[in-house]
Amino acid sequence: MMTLTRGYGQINLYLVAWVCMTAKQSRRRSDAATVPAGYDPDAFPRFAVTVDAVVFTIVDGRLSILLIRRGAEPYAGGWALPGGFKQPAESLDEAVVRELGEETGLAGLERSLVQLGAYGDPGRDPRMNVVTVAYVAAVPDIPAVAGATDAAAAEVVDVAEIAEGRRALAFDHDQIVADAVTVIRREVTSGDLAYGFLPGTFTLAQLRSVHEAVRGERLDPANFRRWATGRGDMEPLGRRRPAGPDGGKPAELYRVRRAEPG
Amino acid sequence: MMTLTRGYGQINLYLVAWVCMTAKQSRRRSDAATVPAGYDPDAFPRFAVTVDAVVFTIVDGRLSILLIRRGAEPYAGGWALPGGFKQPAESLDEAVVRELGEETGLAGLERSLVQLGAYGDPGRDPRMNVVTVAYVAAVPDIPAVAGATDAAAAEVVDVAEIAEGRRALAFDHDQIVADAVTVIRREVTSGDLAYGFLPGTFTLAQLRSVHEAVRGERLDPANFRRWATGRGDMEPLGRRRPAGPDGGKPAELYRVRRAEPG
DNA sequence: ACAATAGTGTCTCTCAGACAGTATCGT
DNA sequence: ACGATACTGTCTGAGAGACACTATTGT
Repeated sequence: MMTLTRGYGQINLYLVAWVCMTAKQSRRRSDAATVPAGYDPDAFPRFAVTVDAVVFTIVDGRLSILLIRRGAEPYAGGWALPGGFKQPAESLDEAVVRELGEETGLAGLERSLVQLGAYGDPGRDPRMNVVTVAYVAAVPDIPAVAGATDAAAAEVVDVAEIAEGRRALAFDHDQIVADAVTVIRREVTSGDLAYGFLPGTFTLAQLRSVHEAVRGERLDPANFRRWATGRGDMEPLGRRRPAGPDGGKPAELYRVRRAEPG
Repeated sequence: MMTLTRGYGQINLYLVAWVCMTAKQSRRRSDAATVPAGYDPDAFPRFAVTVDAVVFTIVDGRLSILLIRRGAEPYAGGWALPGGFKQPAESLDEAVVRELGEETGLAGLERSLVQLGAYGDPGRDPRMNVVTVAYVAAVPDIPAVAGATDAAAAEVVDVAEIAEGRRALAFDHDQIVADAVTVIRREVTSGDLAYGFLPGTFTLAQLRSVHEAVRGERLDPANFRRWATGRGDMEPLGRRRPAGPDGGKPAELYRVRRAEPG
């Protein structure tokens, strides 16, 4: 099986897609919907569908994203977002998780990845008609980014470098990144997306530095403390010292509150 | 196969996932070597891509949307969102404008339609693999909704009727509508999307009634006036009377401020 | 002791909610 | 005159911003 030829792979894929689909359909919607008898799927234009991920993290107080260096044409050797082709038997959400794992080794982002939008301008891919669905996630850090299978290399890059045009991306990925930055700024400012950048337990100073990095401005520690603690979506634990380099009072550790009690 | 037990389904899914993965990897490696010369677009799964529009309006103070009655299988005779297949030579934005015009006669919504998101669960269309991109728009009213070509009929329906399950929609359009309602509530509450529901000139009472319909609560006229006029994105004209049924003081007319002067 | 970081108290300003009051229309 | 609608004034409480102050650590 490991030495499948290409043709056999295709056949298996189609078979498998059909198995998945029928199994899933019988579970999901056994209701309504009859398929017309002599229906011809080729009557409609067909597209490749891809998923791309904009994985944000914070490096040295700067909002950054994970890029891969493309190993194949088009744009071989250029920088691009990690992503790949959706398979018929998987949802969009499943596809982006799988592709991210394959290309970068990142796993466990099922709960973090949220959809940004679809991009389908004609000509955005020189090969053929491709519609891509972009996702956004925030992670505490990107560990050992080398363990990639498909991608020749990967790198974490300051978003300013892309926004200012100092690093060009393949396809329309510049536009996708620009949209993603806009969204993540709004979500962090007004909501709870900031916790994605932090580990399970964190101090208020860490949470504040996330807001400062994403919003690009300094925040008053006292006012931020009142805002953060007043939201009611995190809870304190016991004190601990995060080993400040120059001493200082150890900070209280917090974690996000899991479920809302009645 | 349609009578798979759950256990067998699980096993098949796991097997299939493994087959997908290994087949895909072997395919990709060979692609990397041969891509520039003879590229084969059939190497990737292909999808139909559709666009769907959730067109909101307000009827008798209730948030409502435009539905069409499907004339063809699947779901023939059922209610669905207007939409259709994207063509290769057009963008997603262009596709939804075109389809909306063809199916409902609505035109001039280029500036109003904003993308909601992509929906691509396997099995969401019983015919084949379809990924749809949903759009949202707000319009003052929906005039003479009969002039349709593809659709047998059209109707404007209270969203509560869909949310409460009293009217079932084709495909996964219930989910799309639910997501659209969430988005439009947030956008109207915190922004400028409300103007889409109004004609070129309007009174503060009209703008307030839009907010009341979308948010589902009464608003204090005095406080709403201060909030709306303080935003700086609309400007007053001369007074005029919108012919109140029981008299009353004629209200000032406003219009949205076009471009920001330096 | 000193520096450095964590955390508190307090003042002000803005703004949303509540609500009483005034202005201008139709009949 | 009266009712109805449009608009204004004012009080109050919650919360953000600014900033001085106290508390606890390491060296």
